[in-house]
Amino acid sequence: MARTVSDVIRVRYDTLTRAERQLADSLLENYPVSGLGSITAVAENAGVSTPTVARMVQKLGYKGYAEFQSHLHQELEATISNPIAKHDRWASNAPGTHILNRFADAITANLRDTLSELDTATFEAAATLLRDRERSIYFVGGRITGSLAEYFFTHMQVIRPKTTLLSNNSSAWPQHVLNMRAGDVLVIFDIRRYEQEMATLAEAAVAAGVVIVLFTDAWRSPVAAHARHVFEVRIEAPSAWDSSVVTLFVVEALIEAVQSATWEETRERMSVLEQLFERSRLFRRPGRNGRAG
Amino acid sequence: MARTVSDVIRVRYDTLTRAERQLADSLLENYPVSGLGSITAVAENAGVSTPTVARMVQKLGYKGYAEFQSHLHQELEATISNPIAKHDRWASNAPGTHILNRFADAITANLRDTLSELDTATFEAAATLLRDRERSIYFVGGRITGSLAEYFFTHMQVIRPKTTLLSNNSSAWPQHVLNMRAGDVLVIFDIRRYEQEMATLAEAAVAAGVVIVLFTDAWRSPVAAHARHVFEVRIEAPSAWDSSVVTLFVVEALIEAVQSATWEETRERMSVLEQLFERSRLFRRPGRNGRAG
DNA sequence: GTGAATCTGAAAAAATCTCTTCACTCCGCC
DNA sequence: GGCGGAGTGAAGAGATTTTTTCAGATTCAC
Repeated sequence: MARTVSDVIRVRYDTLTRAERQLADSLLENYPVSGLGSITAVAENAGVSTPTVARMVQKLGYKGYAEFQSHLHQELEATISNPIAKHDRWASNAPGTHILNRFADAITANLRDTLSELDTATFEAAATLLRDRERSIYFVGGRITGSLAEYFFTHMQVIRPKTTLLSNNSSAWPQHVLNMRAGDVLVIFDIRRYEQEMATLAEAAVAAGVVIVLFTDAWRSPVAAHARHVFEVRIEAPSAWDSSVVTLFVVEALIEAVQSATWEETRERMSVLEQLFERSRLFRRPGRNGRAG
Repeated sequence: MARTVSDVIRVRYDTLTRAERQLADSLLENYPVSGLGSITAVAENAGVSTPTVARMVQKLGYKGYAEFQSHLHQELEATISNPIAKHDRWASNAPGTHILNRFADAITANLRDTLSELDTATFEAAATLLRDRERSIYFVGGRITGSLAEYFFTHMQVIRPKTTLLSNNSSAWPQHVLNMRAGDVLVIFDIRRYEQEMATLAEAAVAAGVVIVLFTDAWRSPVAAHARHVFEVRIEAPSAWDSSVVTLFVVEALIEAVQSATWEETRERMSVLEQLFERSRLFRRPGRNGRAG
């Protein structure tokens, strides 16, 4: 059963006429803000007449334009209201609000800013590199970001062979570089404060023909000079520490992009891994639910 | 300089009259959706007359109600529009959309749902436990969530003494339990699929008088039975894997809650740590910027 | 090519909204 | 107590919006 206005529009899209589709497209184009103005403004914006708007909303099952718009308002409310902030919006934007609210606001803004600056071509290119089973993939992070590198590695290790996690102790890096071949991929996490050794590592790797994918912040790590693909992530938080939430977001999206494109091959790996888990108590024993956690 | 409508209202709040404040409160109560209807609806909703609304918006510097509302629309647009989705909203909610969009939608929903169900008392209680320097804090996670435990640990280690990260190899856990004292805190990450050993560990720890703080998902780990404080986090993502983004969000908020409440003590630790970094190449050498990354 | 059905927008009618006027109330001050 | 100023909402004028009507345009079938 269709619930949101946009759902209703999509479900009934086939039954719409030319001018109505034009209107529907306009509404969905910048949904739901585009439907917030007067019927006149909406009509003008879509390049149709006001009767067309009035007719369509009734055709969609609303009693009139007012009811249609009221539905949009309710949707907006459900979408934007921060549930904790809700019961005390007044205080919520003032200083001294609950940390969770301030964090939620900051992270939402970070996500938005990051996505708006993120080039989908970069994303696709990185995903393509990571799903290429001919290449070995190396992961490395700093003191804080090491956990992110590990998280990424843990997933990729299940999905594909030839994955290696570099410890975040730089003394062990040279041996790894020795093993790297041209075409291999080195995924580096380098958020301020940037670590000198990281740039050195990158330089050495590039000299060996390795392709570098870098996760950094808006101030850009010096590694960027050596990287082929750079993910610039927003990390500001109302905290003494930077936030890795959005970085993790991009990592997870990449994991899924790699996974879904190579599902056939991955499935086999996962089922073998599953059996190993089941068989041996030396490995972690899985619970009953259906996913890897 | 005030920018958003809500800022303007707050800045001028002192200059408002009784009925106007009543209106302002109503507007901020469910900002900005409450300001989306007609001037009549807004007035009715706030329990004031329409002239009061008309007067106030002019007093706030808008030419009329129309201009006032148009500002709200612009704010809403900036707030809700997913920048990538924006240029192709139509496709954005349909299956087959870019992974980044689908992830962004899912994570936003997860964050909202998690926050709405999260008890701030639980949050405060957990933060209070973690900032108590008399207690030792232990962190443990599973195969995937181990990285989150490590991330949490890495920060807490800087902030306070007596923090320990348990490896995610369960064979090493018994020795750790041996060291735990009554009142110590064990932070457990257990997301589906739940690991049997985790519940065993929790049970043993509780028997030793340890307080357990648990991060789990909506299906609740069996550890929940032993935990004093449970964070139930949404993990659904349009992926074969679960999302840890919101879990990390809560962790970061907790870190800040602990950090800010004990800043005086933490500062000293951080500056000592800083000197250690500077002094020895055996440790990671920091970059030039002002934060720990 | 003709006719019927459908679609569309101009225009007018009806409804609603925005804004202004104005009288009343409230409160402090003399 | 009465005066003056500020605040408030009822009422209505004017503007705008929403809805309906209707005639021309378009499409499709035959």
